[in-house]
Amino acid sequence: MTAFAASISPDARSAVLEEILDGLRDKGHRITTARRLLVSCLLDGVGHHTAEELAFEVQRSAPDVHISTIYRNLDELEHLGVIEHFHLGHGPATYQLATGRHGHFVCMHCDAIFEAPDELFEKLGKSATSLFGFAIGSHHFAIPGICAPCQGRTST
Amino acid sequence: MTAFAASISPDARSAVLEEILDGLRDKGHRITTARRLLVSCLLDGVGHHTAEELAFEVQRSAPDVHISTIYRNLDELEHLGVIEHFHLGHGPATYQLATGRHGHFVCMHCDAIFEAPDELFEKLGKSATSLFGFAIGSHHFAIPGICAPCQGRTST
DNA sequence: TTAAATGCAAAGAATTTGCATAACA
DNA sequence: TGTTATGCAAATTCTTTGCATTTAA
Repeated sequence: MTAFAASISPDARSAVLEEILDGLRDKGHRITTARRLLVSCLLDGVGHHTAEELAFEVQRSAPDVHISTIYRNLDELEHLGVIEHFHLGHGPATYQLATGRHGHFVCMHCDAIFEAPDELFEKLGKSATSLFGFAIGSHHFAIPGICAPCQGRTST
Repeated sequence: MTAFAASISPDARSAVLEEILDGLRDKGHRITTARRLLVSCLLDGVGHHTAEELAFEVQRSAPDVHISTIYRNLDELEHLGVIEHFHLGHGPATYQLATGRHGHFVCMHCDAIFEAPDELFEKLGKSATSLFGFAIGSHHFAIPGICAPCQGRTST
């Protein structure tokens, strides 16, 4: 559906923005300043953002927007399927535009993030099904490990 | 190393307990009531336990043991490699005796837990390495999905 | 006897909620 | 005009920390 908006033309970007906002309107939601700014920030910033980072960004344009409003809107956008949140570690959740199903590898040393295409999980999913009848739902939590550069460094 | 202590003979169980306590002593740690009880509870209860559950259990024998003592001891036991903690969902962490490397599948509907042998992750690990040079470290976070019985029930 | 461990209270981080007010539609 | 959404403060949940006191070795 909604694709990455990173490095697309300003026109296309604002088309995507309006498309998302229309979706909200269609479902009876109102387009408020906070809402518009939040979606806009999510479109602009590639990758993962915590609620706090998004609040900071939104507040550059609208200083009074409260973090609780950010959380409420993130919830709503997630219910609508516009965004997704992931847990990349022990800290706060991170949010990003909903793209195709994918997982995350996160370096335990330097926090580098690698997006893992869903196909990598195919075998695992099949095993889960045949062993337990379990159907993997999402890759909501990251898989921790060590990235290549950090493997090189003498481990502390 | 330390194997599952579930349904082993009382003698073997207390041998494992003493072995763990000796390990603590060897590293200069003291054997306190709280410590002994906590390890004992971890040995008795199969599976996953939150700090709160463990505190409750320990407090049946020693009501004054504070949850902060539980957390401190869990930390210490984890550093010593006796136990591990996992995140099975959005709630509190769960602790269990360190056994072989394994992952977890958790049902999003009924919270059923399935222990996933490390071999299931082999292909995924190889892909991570060849794609990103990334080495999967642990299966610290569970993989959410739907268990067989819940797949049967009409989804809400 | 003395360093390590504890209990308690308080702080901390991340997130949620209640409620009166503001502002979309 | 009637909800829906907001701002603010306060509450929640899980975990950590500071500190004076206790206790194992």
